[in-house]
Amino acid sequence: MKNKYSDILKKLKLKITPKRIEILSILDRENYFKSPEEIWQLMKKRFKKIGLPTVYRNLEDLAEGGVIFRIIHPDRQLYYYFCNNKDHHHHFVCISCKRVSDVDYCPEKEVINYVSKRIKGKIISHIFQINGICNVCMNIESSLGGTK
Amino acid sequence: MKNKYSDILKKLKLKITPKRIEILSILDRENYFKSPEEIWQLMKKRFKKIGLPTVYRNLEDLAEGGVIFRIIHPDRQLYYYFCNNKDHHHHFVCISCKRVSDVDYCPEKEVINYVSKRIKGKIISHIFQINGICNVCMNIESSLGGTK
DNA sequence: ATACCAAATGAAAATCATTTCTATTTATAA
DNA sequence: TTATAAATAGAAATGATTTTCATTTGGTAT
Repeated sequence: MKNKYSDILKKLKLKITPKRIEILSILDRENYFKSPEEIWQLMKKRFKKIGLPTVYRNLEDLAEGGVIFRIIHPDRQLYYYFCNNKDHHHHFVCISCKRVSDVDYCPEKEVINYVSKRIKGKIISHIFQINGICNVCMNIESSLGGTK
Repeated sequence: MKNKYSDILKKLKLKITPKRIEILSILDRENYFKSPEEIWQLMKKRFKKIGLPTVYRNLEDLAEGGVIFRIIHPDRQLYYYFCNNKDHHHHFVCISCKRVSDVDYCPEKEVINYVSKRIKGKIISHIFQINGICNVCMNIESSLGGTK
């Protein structure tokens, strides 16, 4: 029970390795979504020998375990975001600074009725992500463009 | 004003070419989402010389124009779906047969309040997709597994 | 109908994110 | 401490998508 990240890995039944701790630490440090490549670059500062496949493998395992989330991005690259929130929720993603905020509102309840009545299908999962400009970026924008 | 697809292309200010007509026709024929590769295979039945890049280029342009939609898929490949519905809407995607149904319910209104109050950001766009089993596949399933 | 020009296309090659493979190393349980 | 299954490095493969460039074609003005 060394620290927060060890606990997370233990719960996921993943071996506690320095690389995994570092990945979690990097993603937890700031709420910005990052690509495997970006994470790799940051990892290389601490580990001389670190392969990109290791980053991919671990990101996949951690996402599988629900500790980190995939952000949906038009360029179809993978982006990940660390998440302390264990409850089902969604994300507000700032397209300017890549900051991610949790959104506790979920449209599923409203949609179940629609689908069961009109489509008569069974819902398995849903994807919901809100893209926008966060308040930090809005303030930066307005302070740049304003008449001061 | 030859036909429906010519009109669509005209509105998008895209030249009316046989390849583009065929792409629209293929996607409109059935409400199943298809990959560029799959569409290409179908195109080759009619056009001996048809390049995959042409399919990609046109799918991108047509999606840009809002005539076809990208389906979000875990494998991160591109999938497209033709859409007659001009109003803002979302999709129910059957993970079994790839059939797509329009969902007129949109969670944006409920979410605007949340975002404006708690995140204090500006919503630019949102991604919403419901994955499930459509009624056709449910009936097939139940007829296979049922006691007859 | 014809000529012109920008847009569209084919073909080959490049790109680039992601995955696989295999030998080696490491974390952990006994 | 040792055994062993999991994790890793490094190189190579994969595979979808994009780019480049030479050629063709659709639409418009004549």
